[in-house]
Amino acid sequence: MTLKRVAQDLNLSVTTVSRALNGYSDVSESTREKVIDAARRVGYVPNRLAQALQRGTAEAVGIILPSQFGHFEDPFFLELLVGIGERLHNANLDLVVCAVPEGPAELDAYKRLVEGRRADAIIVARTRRQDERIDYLIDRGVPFVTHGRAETREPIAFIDADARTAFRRSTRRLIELGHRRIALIGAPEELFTAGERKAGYEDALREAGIAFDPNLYAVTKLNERGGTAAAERLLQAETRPTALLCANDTVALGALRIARRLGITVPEELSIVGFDDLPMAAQAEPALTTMRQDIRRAGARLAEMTCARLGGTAVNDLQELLEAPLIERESTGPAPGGA
Amino acid sequence: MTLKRVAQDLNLSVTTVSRALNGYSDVSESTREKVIDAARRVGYVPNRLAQALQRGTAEAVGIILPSQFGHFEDPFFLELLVGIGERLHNANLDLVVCAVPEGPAELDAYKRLVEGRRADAIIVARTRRQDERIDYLIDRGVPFVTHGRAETREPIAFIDADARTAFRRSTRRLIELGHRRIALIGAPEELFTAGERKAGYEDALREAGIAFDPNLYAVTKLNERGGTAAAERLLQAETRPTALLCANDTVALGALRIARRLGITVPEELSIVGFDDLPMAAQAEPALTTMRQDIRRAGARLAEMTCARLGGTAVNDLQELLEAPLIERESTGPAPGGA
DNA sequence: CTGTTAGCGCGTTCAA
DNA sequence: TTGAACGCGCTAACAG
Repeated sequence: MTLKRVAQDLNLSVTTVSRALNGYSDVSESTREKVIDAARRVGYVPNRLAQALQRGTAEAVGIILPSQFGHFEDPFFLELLVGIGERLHNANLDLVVCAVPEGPAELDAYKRLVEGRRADAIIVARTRRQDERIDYLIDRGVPFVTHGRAETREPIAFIDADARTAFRRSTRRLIELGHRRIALIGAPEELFTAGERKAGYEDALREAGIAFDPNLYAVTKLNERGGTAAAERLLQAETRPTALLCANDTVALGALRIARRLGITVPEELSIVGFDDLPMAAQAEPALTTMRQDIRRAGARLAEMTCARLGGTAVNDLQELLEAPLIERESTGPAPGGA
Repeated sequence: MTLKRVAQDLNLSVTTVSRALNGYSDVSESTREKVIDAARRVGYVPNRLAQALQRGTAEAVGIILPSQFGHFEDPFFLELLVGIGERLHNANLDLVVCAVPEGPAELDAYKRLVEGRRADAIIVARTRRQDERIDYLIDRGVPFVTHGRAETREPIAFIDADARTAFRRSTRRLIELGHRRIALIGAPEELFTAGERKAGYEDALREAGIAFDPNLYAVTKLNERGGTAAAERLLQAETRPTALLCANDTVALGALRIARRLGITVPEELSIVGFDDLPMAAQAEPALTTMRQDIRRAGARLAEMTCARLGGTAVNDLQELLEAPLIERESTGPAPGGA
């Protein structure tokens, strides 16, 4: 059903019908009523494509999902997506999702989205320190908001967990519990957040006068298999750490499993801390101590910020750092022995 | 950059440029080369909205994500989404995702997508036996493919796991292991798959001459908290079951936790079986016996089937039932005692 | 108050 | 082989 046909049925011009429906004031009340009534009766719904073409906007926001071959995706993303989607839906904006394998195809997907005018704005997730996707968006002048920060030549709109503070706090807490040999299993260093987490960890060490030990630092991909290898190496060293700080819960749970396999009891002989507070963290045995992110809420804010950006709000007013409080459960405890 | 401007630069008509770019035969090779060259140089990319409007299609597929307030979404969905998205991307179709709270708003989201002509086809996930979303799509004559079957008045295009066979096989296996008191924690009965799973379970019981015992049947929501309550009730009954068949892995892991809390050892005193084979199934302690679904592959097929449907393939040729093989790990074993 | 005209960017007749 | 003209469905300037 189109505007034209509604107009024909009513013996009115398309223009009048359009204006009646869009609440213009220069339409007589009686016509307006007739139009609205007829539109409802025949179930008229405007064609968004036509509207979009006319307005010169896509009425949609794009997001790219980088997929890893052979790996389950981090449930994190789904929560973020749901948070974003719900809010965008309320703002009457569509969410266009592209799933592409991690790698060079990724940037192409951004280009397709932007240059084909399928999206008015882009949401970028899992930012890297040097992020060509962001460079591209800046160059093109496309509004965008990121989940996570990056090293950029001009300020950008972002929302991010304050991982540095969170890791500093967690490390300090472990030190309080008597730990001195605290290892960090970090994220791949190209991710901005990896640096933040490491910095927070180092901050706390420094404050306590403990030297950073490269043997207590490992890096891993953020998937289900990632954590185990790193943890295994760290735990089989001559003098193994008494505590393990992990890049996220998935990695932490992998570490937990390895510890069990090696016959190392948690938390008696080893404390483990995760990040994200996924549901499975609380359900693990022992329940995982972790730093909490409210992912769905972050998604919702991301959507709101995107709308604000589209509405012209300056990027400097769209920068949010979210607390990630430490949730102490059963996987952490006093350092073993008199260590 | 528009077609018009490319044409102006070249002193050609819009028509010629359009045809050169779209591979029409009635364009001289020299002009075609010039056009293609110029287009690439200025980075011309067709405006998809305009294309879509002209063609009368949206060049997009829609999917609705029903979200549960206060609950983490099932990671299942993300895998499905990635599978769908990757394949659709290759077919140059957009994926429009709507996240709406489970409930009445859901159908509205479908209407918005369809009636606003934002999607040419729809993918429906988590089908219900009587599914108003499907009724609506049939009424409107919109092409769609479902993940999961439903009771519909005419055949539909679907892909589904053969849960009946899978549950029958698993139950039979437990019987082989000597179990007689096998409980089922099923999905909410409005879901089509719930009936399939129960039927498979009953098939196997019947074949073994074991009567169905309503006290060994419970139903639960498919989220992280769901399984625990049902499992708790079943395991605290006077004569408790020796085996637990669960609607999915999330529920099974909840049951595993409850068993541990109640001091019931797995698999010595209780066998537990899940469904899906999420990564955390293999990582559980003991590792969970489960029925495997290749979710990402299912998503990819779903996308292919959607394209086929758009291409005019009949629904009867687009119905696939996927095997869900039993993966035996550590959570199942012989029935305890001489039971 | 209403209708006519124009144009968003593209593909597709139909003539030349 | 090329271009002019039209229409997809909608909104907006301009007349009347």
